[in-house]
Amino acid sequence: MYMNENPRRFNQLTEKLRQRGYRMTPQRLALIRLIAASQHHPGAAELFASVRTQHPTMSLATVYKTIELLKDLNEIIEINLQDVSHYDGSKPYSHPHVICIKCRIIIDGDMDDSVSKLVLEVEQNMKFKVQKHQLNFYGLCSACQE
Amino acid sequence: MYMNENPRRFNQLTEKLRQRGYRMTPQRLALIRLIAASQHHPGAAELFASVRTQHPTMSLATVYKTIELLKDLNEIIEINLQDVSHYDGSKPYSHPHVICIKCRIIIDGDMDDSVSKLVLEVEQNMKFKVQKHQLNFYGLCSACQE
DNA sequence: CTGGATGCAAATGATTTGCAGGATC
DNA sequence: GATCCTGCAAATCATTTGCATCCAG
Repeated sequence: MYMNENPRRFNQLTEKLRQRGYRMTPQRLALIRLIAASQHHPGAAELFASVRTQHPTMSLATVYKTIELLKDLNEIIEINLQDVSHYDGSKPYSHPHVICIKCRIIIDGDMDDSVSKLVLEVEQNMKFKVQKHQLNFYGLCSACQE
Repeated sequence: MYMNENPRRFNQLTEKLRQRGYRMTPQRLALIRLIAASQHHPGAAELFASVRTQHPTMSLATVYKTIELLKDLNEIIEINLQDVSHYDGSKPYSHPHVICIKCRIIIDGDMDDSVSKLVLEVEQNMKFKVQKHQLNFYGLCSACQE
């Protein structure tokens, strides 16, 4: 799994957990380090496999439980695809994702202005209070178009 | 399940199936009638329960198989929520949905211009070819805001 | 008739849960 | 030492699949 260490994000996360009294186990730390470093929206199985290389006792259940915890703390967002979920712990707020149907890569979309406008339009046109959104665009990434 | 008959859409669907040589069984007809009439994005279980009142032998597997068929023919779109899928057979092309987290209602969003702009932006900014999209807004509908 | 459709039952697969033992604070 | 955490195994649950039977064309 490609990643760059991201100590800033890692510290943010561990600090928040510590403040709230959660225990910092080695498994949890490893998972958080991974989540802080991942730019490519891993799924639970991938996180599990990756942590497992360092912590052979790691279980998938623990991965899910930690993800659940981070979701509750609003520090990770879930990207629901048809079959599995992927997670984004780098930008833990609603933002669009662009998903290649061929190579399956998931790229962050950064069209903040247009998205804000769209959200505003939903709220005004439909008298709806938007709390979060999930905007997924499916198609072919530049590399897969040839 | 609330619905209005929608003979136009019903005929479109049956006609297309007939042309392609699919057989028109009573179960299939009942399901298609229901899908053509539903404005509220039913799930498979709901479609099953509803058809079953008329066709007691109807099975959930058949519901799924028919949905699969209609998806392949691009006559129904799937709305993937975390747990279950809902289906929209009235507007079988990508369009936004607005989902109340309290009463669970799913309403069609009609912000075609803004959506088109957003799609264009994705394609240009990210050299991505968008084939379809799933735009879900979660929050409180007007009724549930009080 | 004959191939496609149905429907039961079993399989799948991601995610969740219960609980006993283990580790953190 | 008390409580939270881990990890195994089992449960859940939507969806899919295999297959024998059925029926629309």
